[in-house]
Amino acid sequence: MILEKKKAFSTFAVSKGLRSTRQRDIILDFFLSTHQHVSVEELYLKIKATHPGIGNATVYRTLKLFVEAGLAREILLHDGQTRYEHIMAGEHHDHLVCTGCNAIIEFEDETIEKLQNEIATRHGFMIRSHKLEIYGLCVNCRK
Amino acid sequence: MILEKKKAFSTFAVSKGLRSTRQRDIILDFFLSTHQHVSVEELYLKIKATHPGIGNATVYRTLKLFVEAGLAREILLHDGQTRYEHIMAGEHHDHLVCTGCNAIIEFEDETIEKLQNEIATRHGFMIRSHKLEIYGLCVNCRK
DNA sequence: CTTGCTGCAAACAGTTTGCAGAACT
DNA sequence: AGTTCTGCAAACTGTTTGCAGCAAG
Repeated sequence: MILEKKKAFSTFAVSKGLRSTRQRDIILDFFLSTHQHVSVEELYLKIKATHPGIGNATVYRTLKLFVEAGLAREILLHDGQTRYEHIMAGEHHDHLVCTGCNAIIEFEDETIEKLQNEIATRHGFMIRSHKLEIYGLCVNCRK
Repeated sequence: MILEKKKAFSTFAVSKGLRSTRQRDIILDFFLSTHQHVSVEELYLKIKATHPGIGNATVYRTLKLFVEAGLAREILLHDGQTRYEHIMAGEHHDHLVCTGCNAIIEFEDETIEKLQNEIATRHGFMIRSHKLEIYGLCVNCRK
């Protein structure tokens, strides 16, 4: 699965005439090995620990490439940082965000997806993507 | 309905020991008279046109009060600005966001809300709020 | 008179950009 | 060699904060 993504990016890079560089490889490796919802800063710091030479601008630039390449998606939670999540082929998951401990639980619901399509159709809208976030308290934080 | 909101804010202000100031009145008036999804900057500029003395910091501060008071809700779209929308008593609407012309169409779907509650319950999660945004192209932009 | 509120400007945080040198092809 | 990519630092953008003066209670 990680290999698939690497291949996907490489294909994208070739088709766009982009070069394959050490930095992009490293950033892709780290991105693929992180948990969901990394912020750029988080990823940058993690990388910097073992690869001090890398600049944060490169991480910003490269993550945008991943989005273009269809490997990642930008998500905005309420913490002032842009986060990126992995895109798994075809599927889309939504989030339960705990405002107590910032935990993020993922879920998927086919019926909701279906309803969204209906709504979009009703408004003559062509869906490209969507985002559903539910805020509240998780089991542990409810007490 | 505008009166209700003014009353609601005034009640909130009293209960919190906040003062009633000319600026807060003005900002509330302008906020109530705007379309949905104003950004702070937009609101600030609109106010400044007729009330040049007002600083943007005050607008920022005041909008946060409105959120606390339950009159407004912060929403994050993908344009790098924090926007605020009106909260109508009880109801919650979601958004179809057109990536072509930035139009925002609102909708409401009870079934989706219900499903969200089920999902939350299944995860032991207590919902406080949620946000659903569907991105795509509106009728006009599909062409 | 006391305390909170405001406007201003400076400070901040996250992100983007210009540029000279390094690295890919 | 030619061109893209990188790292650095400076620039930007949206937002927050410190503070002296102003105004509400």
